[in-house]
Amino acid sequence: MEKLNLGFYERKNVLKIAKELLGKVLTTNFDGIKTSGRIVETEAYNGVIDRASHAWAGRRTARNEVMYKSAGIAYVYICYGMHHLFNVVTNDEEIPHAILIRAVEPLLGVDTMLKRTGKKQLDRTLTSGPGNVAKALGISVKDSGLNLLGDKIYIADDGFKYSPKQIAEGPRIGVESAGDHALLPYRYYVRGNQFVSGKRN
DNA sequence: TCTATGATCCCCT
DNA sequence: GGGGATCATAGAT
Repeated sequence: MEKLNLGFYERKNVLKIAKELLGKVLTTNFDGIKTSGRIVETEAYNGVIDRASHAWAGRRTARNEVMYKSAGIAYVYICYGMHHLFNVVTNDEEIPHAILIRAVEPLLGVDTMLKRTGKKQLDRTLTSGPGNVAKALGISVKDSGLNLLGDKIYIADDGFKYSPKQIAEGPRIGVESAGDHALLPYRYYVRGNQFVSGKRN
């Protein structure tokens, strides 16, 4: 199990990184309790030219400031007033690229995840959809800005790989108001995986 | 199985 | 004042 290094996140092509994150293991380590899941769905947000991004046209607020920081840190924000969404910041400082982790397949600490989400048993809803991922892994806005090379939140490669055939791409979810940018195939997911959000894989 | 709706907060107009 | 990178639930089909 090898933590992804800074070089992985610093690359310029956010689409490529988003695709490569599929199959990697996202782990959180809060209060000595580890929970982790294999990433099965991501979405890329391509900086100031991406109308669906918070940083579109160079928008800069207290909320999205973290996107402009250097690569390899967490960007967490609250959506619809109640859901915490976890993103990975990529590219150089001042280039606000980010990748939203939309779904993982639970690995370690399922008991803890069930406790955090108030669910009774493991089913696809535990870590399907970005709000559920953050909740199950215990990630919240107070973790925004955390370094992913540290020990609290990190992404690692355990040698597992999806074959190219298993990986699909399509339009992002929930960004219909982004005009023609809503149609860009910036969403990547594992074909047929039950934890992938949306009606059909 | 599908669609409508409420919860509830930050940011832009 | 309105809308969103959402989710769970209720009620209709």
